[in-house]
Order: sequence, then structure tokens, then C-alpha cells
Amino acid sequence: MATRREELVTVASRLFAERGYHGTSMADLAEAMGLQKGSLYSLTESKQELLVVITREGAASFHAALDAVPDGEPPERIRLALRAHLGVVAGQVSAATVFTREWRFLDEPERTAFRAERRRYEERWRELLQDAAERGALRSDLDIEAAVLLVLSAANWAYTWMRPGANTDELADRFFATLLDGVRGYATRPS
Amino acid sequence: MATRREELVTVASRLFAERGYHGTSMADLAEAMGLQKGSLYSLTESKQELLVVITREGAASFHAALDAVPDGEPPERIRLALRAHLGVVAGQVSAATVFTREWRFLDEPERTAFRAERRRYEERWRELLQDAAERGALRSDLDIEAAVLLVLSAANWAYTWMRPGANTDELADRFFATLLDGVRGYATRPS
DNA sequence: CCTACCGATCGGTAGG
DNA sequence: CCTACCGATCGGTAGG
Repeated sequence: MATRREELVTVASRLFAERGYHGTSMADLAEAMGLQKGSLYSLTESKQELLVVITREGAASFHAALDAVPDGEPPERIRLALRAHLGVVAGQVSAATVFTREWRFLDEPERTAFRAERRRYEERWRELLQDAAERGALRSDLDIEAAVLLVLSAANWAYTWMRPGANTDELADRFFATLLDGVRGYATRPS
Repeated sequence: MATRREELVTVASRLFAERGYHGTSMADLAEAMGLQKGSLYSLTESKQELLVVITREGAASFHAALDAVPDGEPPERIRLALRAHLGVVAGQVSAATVFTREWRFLDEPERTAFRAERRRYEERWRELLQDAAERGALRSDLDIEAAVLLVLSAANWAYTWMRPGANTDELADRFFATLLDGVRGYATRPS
């Protein structure tokens, strides 16, 4: 049973994702909530505050999903991490969209804090690959920076094509298989 | 020697990329041009018209870059196409950003036309990979859809991290190498 | 390219 | 949660 406050955050996620933060007015939000514009201010102190909570909850969701990935063989962990990330995107496409695309309209100091938080998330992916490489699960001459950027590109672009009902586990596995062995498939064997 | 009209389009690209279409006012554009707001209307008929030309020119640039890729061995062509795309992004980061992120604020019917145009561009990438696969340059069991989505993710996400002076040829080659042989590097050989 | 202006809408507030 | 309102700003226009 969602509170009106929770409903408002959900509605704001949807509209910010659809029309952009600056393309959404408080009047739009009020209409979607079935309220008068002035009444919104009993549920939030400002439009900006809604953006803050949506981006924070987005960050928390992505981190939590990664936290839940069990330990295990290095390359397998990457596959599960990819499943985790795409699962969050599909489960909350609007929030993921605001997190990825609208965060830049955060006022300072939240904007700077957000960037630091996102960097931390990307760092976790780098460590995931780094760790796999160090444990000999990846080719010895791997260009880790390029690989990380490739994985993050796939992860960060996903909100643009993700369908709510998509089978993200299967999608993640297909991405992973392509990344793991490449499109050519007869690479130099590891030395 | 750029005309004032051309200057305005360049300035609009930069501000739309920095602050978003709805986050940029005609007053902002006027200030950046050193004009009074009303004076802009001798250079453009509306703010929307600026968005239309920026996104159109962006589409034209990406297509032209792909057109200029010479024929050749299939996998090599993919590498050069990647260089072409990243070169456009680095050469016109602002326009590429507006093209990738702000196009959704196009009014109809331009918005629908834009989507069709972008789909055509993505189709060219699919054909590039498809062709390479059919000519035996890629592994026989390749998941082409996943590979195309991976390449397009890397291409479409590039505007977020690209630095204007970046060596895009080298970056493209590193992406290509990672994509070609994968992160593991001891895949099944093609049958 | 400027000045002066238009009606509409913006985010937000007061008082109930 | 509503009505009534605030000053500021919005994109755009008229007339020069």
C-alpha cells in the first residue's frame, strides 16, 4: 500500500523519464496525481527534492543488486553482475532513466555527490574485471580499460531499449557470451 | 568565416548539450551570442527549428562518416566504421550529444522522422556485422543481435566520456580488438 | 539588430 | 488538500 508520497516519487520518475526534468512542470505532476498544483507541496518541498530522491534511490538499487551477487569463479561473477544490473534497469526503467540521463540537473552539492557515487559504482565494475584478470580467468594481454568501458556502455545504454517485461537474465547472458569470446572467436590463446 | 546563423547553431548545440533543450532559454542563447533576445528571431524562426537543424546535421554527419569507409575485408571494415563513428563524436561532441540525447524533444512530425533515420543508421551497422558473418569472417555461432547492440551501445554512449582532443582512432581500435576476440580469448574456433 | 511588449506558464507560498 | 495568489521567466512578436 503505497503512500501518496511514494506515489508522487513514482509518478515523478515516470514523467522525468518521459519528458525530462525541465520538460516536466509541477502542474504536470499535479495532474498525474489528481491534485491541484499547490497541494503537491505537502508531499515534497520542491521539484528538485524529487530529483534528489529518485537519483539516490537509483544509485542504491544498482549498488544493492551488485552486493547481492554471490562470490564465485571470476568470469561467472561478471555474468551475474550483468544480470543484476540489467535486472534493475528492467525493474525500474523510469528510475534508471532518470539516474542515467537526468542526474545532471541536480543542484550542487548533490550533483557533485552523485558523480562521486556513480564513479564508485563504475569502480566496482573495474575491480570485477581486474580481479578476474589477476586470477587468470581473462586473457593476459587484455585491455582492461577498453573492456570496462565496453561493459559500462552496454549497461548504461540499456535504459534506451529495455522493455519492462524483458528477460534480462537471458539478455545479460548473451551480452556476456559475446564479450567473453568475441565476435571472431579464434583469438590468441592465453600464454 | 562563419555566418551569424551558423554561429547560432553552434552555440545552440553547445547549450542544448550542456543544459538540455528545455533547460536552455532563448535569453541564454541571446546572451551567448551577445544579442538581445528578440534579435535571435532574425537568425532562426524558433528554438525548435534550431533543434531540428542540429539533429539533422548530426544524422548527416554520422551517415557521411560511414559512407567514407572504404570497402575491404569484412572485419577490417568494422574497425574503420568504429573509427568513423567515434571521430564524428569527438569532432562534434555537442552536436553528437544533442543527436543522442535531446532528439526526443523534437515536435512531430520531425520526431518520428528522426527515429526512422536513426533506425536506418543502426540498420547499416547490423548489415556490416551480418555481411562479415556471411563472408565467414566471424564465428559461425555468433549472436549477431547481441553483437550489434554491444557495438551500438559503445557508439551511443561515447558522447558521455569523449574528450574533444581524444585519439579516437586508437580508442576505436582498442574497442574493436576487445570486441573481436573477447575478454577471455580462448573461444571455440569456428567450425 | 534593438526596444518594448504580449499572454502563458513557471516553481512556489499563504492561509485556510 | 484547496483557492488564490506571488514575482519571475518563458517563447515569441511588432515596429522600427
